[in-house]
Amino acid sequence: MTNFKRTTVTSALPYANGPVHIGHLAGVYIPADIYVRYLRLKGEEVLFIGGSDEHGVPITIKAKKEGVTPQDIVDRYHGIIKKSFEEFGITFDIYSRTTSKTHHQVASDFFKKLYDKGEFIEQSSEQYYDEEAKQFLADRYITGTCPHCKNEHAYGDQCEACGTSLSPLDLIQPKSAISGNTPVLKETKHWYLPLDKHEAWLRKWILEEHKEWKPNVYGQCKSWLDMGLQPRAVSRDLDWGISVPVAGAEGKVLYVWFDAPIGYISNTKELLPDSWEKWWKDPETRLLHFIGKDNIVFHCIVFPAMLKAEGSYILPENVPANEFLNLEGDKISTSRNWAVWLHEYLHDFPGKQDILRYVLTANAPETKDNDFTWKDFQARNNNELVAVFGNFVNRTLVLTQKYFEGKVPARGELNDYDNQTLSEFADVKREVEKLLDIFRFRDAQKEAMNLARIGNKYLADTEPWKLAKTDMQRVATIMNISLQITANLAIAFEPFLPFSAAKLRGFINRPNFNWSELGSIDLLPAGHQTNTPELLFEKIEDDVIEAQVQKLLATKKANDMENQSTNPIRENIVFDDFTKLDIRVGTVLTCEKVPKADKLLVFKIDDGLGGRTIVSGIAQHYKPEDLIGKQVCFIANLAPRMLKGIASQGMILSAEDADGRLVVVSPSSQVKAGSEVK
RNA sequence: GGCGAGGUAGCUCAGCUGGUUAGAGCGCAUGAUUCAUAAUCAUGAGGUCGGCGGUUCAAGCCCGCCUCUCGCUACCA
Repeated sequence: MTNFKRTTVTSALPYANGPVHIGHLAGVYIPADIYVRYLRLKGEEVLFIGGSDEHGVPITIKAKKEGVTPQDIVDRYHGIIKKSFEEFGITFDIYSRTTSKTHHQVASDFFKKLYDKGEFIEQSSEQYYDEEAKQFLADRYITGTCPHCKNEHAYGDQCEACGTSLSPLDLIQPKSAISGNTPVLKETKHWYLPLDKHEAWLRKWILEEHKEWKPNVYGQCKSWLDMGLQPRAVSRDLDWGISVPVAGAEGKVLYVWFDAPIGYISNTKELLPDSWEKWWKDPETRLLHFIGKDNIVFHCIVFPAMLKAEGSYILPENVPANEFLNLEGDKISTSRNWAVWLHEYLHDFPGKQDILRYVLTANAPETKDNDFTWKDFQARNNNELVAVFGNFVNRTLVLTQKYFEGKVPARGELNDYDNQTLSEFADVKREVEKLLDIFRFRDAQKEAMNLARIGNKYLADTEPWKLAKTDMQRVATIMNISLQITANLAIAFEPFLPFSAAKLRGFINRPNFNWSELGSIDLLPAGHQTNTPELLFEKIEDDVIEAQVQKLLATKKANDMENQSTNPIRENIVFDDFTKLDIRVGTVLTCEKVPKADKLLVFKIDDGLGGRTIVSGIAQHYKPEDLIGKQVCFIANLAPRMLKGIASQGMILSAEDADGRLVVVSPSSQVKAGSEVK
């Protein structure tokens, strides 16, 4: 393994169309911050880069919805996000944004260099164009009827009613979200990064040279590489973003995924205009990307391909991606407001940043998705932070006040039990380091907590309050050791709980420590004056937790109401429109699953005219054998379509329940096969 | 359907290249203790390691099949 001189740590750039929540914190920012604080304490050269990702279509849509400019949107959320991070003690060396001047220049130059080197391919395709607004339409800017569930307000990339992902060309009666007009197809040219050309070295670099990456990261990369990489578009027709710096590219900007990771580089350059390159181009620099699992492919495959294509950059040494955090059993969702927002937490729990840092680390989704519950939050605070850590510190300092006026007493001779205790807590350093070095923050923090457990046990076993009546010399030794353990706690917890560590340093009257001092039993010299302690952590009562749970229940109720609301009736049609539809009743003769498809059933329907084949996407709602012999309604004059190699001649009608369950529509009593529905 | 990651005590998770009675924290029970925010300390109960089959002297760990959860992907007229 290479010996690196310095480390560049990046953390995923949060998208500035909303605030950040506990999922972001647990998955990315807390682990990154712990790691960076740890390296700094060790005196290593490290740079911690963050920033907001401020381009892309969703921001323009949000702006349009609110009648403000995209800049207004990103200014608002960049401010909220930056402040939340600051208050949680995420110690970025710089937290900038992709709308910065520097970034526009850097990203533009980066594109230009790849363009000049011939690293892109150019391709034209037909995209929807709004003739009135004179612009191409992003997928999200096109609405229309979902071909699957008939929701009239489906977007060009996805139907939110049935969750299906779509392409704009799938929509029936597409409409421009800008003008409301029907868009036309028009040819447009874009640049693509030919990932397929990078596949060979990526395969070797990841699959052979980085087997140490976390299983989730390595596995997902392998999955992608095995599927075969495709060229990816790096530009879009949009007016919000970084202009493509090439002649004839008016109205085109860099696709947001291309410009965002370059933001790491730009922000470094903004901070260090003269020396940024050593953090990105020196082979003795170790580059680490902290991200969530949704970003694995970008950071392990796409961004490295960009860096390699550019030619002068180093590649990431590791990408410690976490899985996702759920909230009270459900997926965290911005649009459904199912989240604990950082700015709201700070409002509800002022001064309690470390509690959330502790809980999110203790339960971090390092190997699989995990669940955050308020009950667990309370239990970890009350049973671990208060009862184990805070309590040990408090009893040590209170006893020191009581017996020695707060002055550190001198140690006498150590007995075997003392030595045994000391050797145990000396091990903690090595253990914490070992775990942090392999990004196992959950276990590392647990190990730090172990130090407090050792302290509590030491006090319980030596019982200085009893000896105080007979042997103050011995009490002095015991309290000295307990105080040294307390000082060690201040070091061990510094990366994890920086606010509490600072508070604790105040109690013991030591402004700072180095990591190398961890494990020492001479941190506090005899005669050193400690301060009157306050409580390091406070218990959290049931009613406080109950209030948070109620808040979530209210959200859930609001979401249910939203889901139950019935879609509004569509615009009127004339009778002739109706008669164009030929709806019939048919009897299911056979029904079976379509091989290699999860959702498809293939039917042989008796339509009174010799029978027909229909493929329908209801396999997740019915067993094939339950439908045989049933009568169903189907559209008989829909143009046939090939599905998984089967010609589907029509469409079976189903009703969709609020939860998305599909129920086929049947006549209330048996009729002749082929009967028309009028 | 394909691929990937998971399925270990009531809960949250460890278990290194297969090796004796499978671990931790919380919760629970019992006991000790009172310096401490009724905190602490000790002891104990609790597991057919998702299921079935196989390889092996030996499998939680390797192989095959199945099943459940999460993600990516195909499909949804």
